[in-house]
Amino acid sequence: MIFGFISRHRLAILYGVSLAILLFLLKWLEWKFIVFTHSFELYAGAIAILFTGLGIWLALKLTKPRVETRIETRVETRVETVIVEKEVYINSGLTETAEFVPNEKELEKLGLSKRELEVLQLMSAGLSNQEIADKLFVSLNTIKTHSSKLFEKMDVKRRTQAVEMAKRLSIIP
Amino acid sequence: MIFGFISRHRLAILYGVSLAILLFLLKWLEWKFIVFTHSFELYAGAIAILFTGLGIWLALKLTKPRVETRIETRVETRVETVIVEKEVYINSGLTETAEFVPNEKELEKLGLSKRELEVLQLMSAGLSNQEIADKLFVSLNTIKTHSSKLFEKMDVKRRTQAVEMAKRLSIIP
DNA sequence: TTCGGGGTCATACTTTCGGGTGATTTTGCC
DNA sequence: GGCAAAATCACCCGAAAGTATGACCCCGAA
Repeated sequence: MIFGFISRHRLAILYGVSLAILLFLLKWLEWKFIVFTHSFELYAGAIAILFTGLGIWLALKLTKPRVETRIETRVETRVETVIVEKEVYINSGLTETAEFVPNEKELEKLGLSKRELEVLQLMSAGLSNQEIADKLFVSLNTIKTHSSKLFEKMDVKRRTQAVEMAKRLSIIP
Repeated sequence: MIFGFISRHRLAILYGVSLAILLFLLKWLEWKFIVFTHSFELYAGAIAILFTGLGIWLALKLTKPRVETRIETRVETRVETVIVEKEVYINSGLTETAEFVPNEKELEKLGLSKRELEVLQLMSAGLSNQEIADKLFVSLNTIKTHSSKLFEKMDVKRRTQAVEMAKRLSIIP
């Protein structure tokens, strides 16, 4: 527990200690430089350099565990922060565990037609418009029309955005 | 040419200008506070705060596009336990709680460089080449070069395929 | 029967993507 | 210091993607 606390608040503690040391150093510097009553520049410069370094260090420390902050659009859900201890499989390539269940609610909200959804699925598989057209036995222009309407409904500009959104909304595996 | 120079050294110029402004501010502060001959603390405090902020800003500016995803720990066992702090959504139909861990084995196999991986990540977010270029502070042509090499290494033809493969191989979330 | 949505297809146009090539600079490493 | 890889940037060109508009067909609901 105590170790966990220290581990979790290591940063804050470290920062506090560092700050204390710095303040002590400053006091000492002040005393040292007080004899030259007007040597502001040196003193100020030292402080400036010190604290610039501190700032850089602090920022780096704070941003190192950069965990992609996801913007969640689900508003009706409650959110709370917990600590989970979880097993992570390091060397297994395929981690597919659960069979995919499309999110009907989000799908309905978008109002995509059957054909548009088909196109979206093939898009997410990395197929080109021509390949999708061939697979669905329609013309390239038809696919373009579908994709345009698709983008309009999903409020995106590119197929990559559409795929990203679809995956995020669990419309597509 | 001149524009290119400015574009390329934008950060340095920005930093230089900011530093100049700050120095000017300091001079003014010094003049302001010189009347109280012994108010070191206030002056030093101001400088400290200012430069801490500067340091943080600088570090963030410099490291913003760098999304470090490489995990160095090479383990022989197939399972390792990690402690992660994450947000869990209550009441949501889908209870996916898996924290993403990049598959560094596959990643290594592909031999992607750091920059290429960054481009791949931004691609998967649905960004266009131009947007990626803006975000990484480089030119559009550079992104094109990166993406080309990326496609070559991943043996794909299109960005959508690259994204699809990357997600399948758990290289990106 | 009219009306609207979905599906199909076309033309014309602009933008983006990707391949190919060549170049310079930066960086890590021996 | 020199080397190799990485990163940067540029130019050209063709292909693919995306936009805009209009047209036709089919079918079910009003």
